[in-house]
Amino acid sequence: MKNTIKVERAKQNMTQADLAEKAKVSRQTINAIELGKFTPSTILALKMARIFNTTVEQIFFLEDGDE
Amino acid sequence: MKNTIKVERAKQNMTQADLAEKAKVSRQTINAIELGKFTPSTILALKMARIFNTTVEQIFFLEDGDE
DNA sequence: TCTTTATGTAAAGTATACTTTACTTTTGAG
DNA sequence: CTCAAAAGTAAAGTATACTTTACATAAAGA
Repeated sequence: MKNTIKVERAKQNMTQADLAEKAKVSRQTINAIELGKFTPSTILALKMARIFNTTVEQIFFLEDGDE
Repeated sequence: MKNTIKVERAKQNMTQADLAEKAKVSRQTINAIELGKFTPSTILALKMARIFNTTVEQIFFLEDGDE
């Protein structure tokens, strides 16, 4: 799965730490998700979408390899 | 988190087993998610949205308790 | 250069998503 | 009522999301 978290953060001028705080997860969790190291829960995806004033589908994209 | 999976399945006249097969997870996984026993991954949420021709936000809803 | 801020990374531990097998209960058609 | 399909449940195991602590690196400004 791909994501546009970095871009959305840039739009809002927000650091990984800022986003982590707003979403109530650790900064490392945001970093890992942003780098595609793992897939967030749907709760976290929904929270990010809400924080960025957008939708889950505009942040996260299925790829061919996604089982 | 709440969800409307049962309703979406009904619209498409689809059993839990049907949905499980399309999403490539077990039937028990669908059952547990539908009953709110756990939160799916974002990949699974995106797949369900795609299967139901709708969006993640129309299937899954954050609640007050959601950390 | 020195310092600060943001990002990346790593390892160990905990919580939880998901699987498999198998059984029970509910529901609806006939 | 009966039978079959659908849904619910449970337990044990595996995979992975997420935390905490800690350190490394890069960029930018004083």
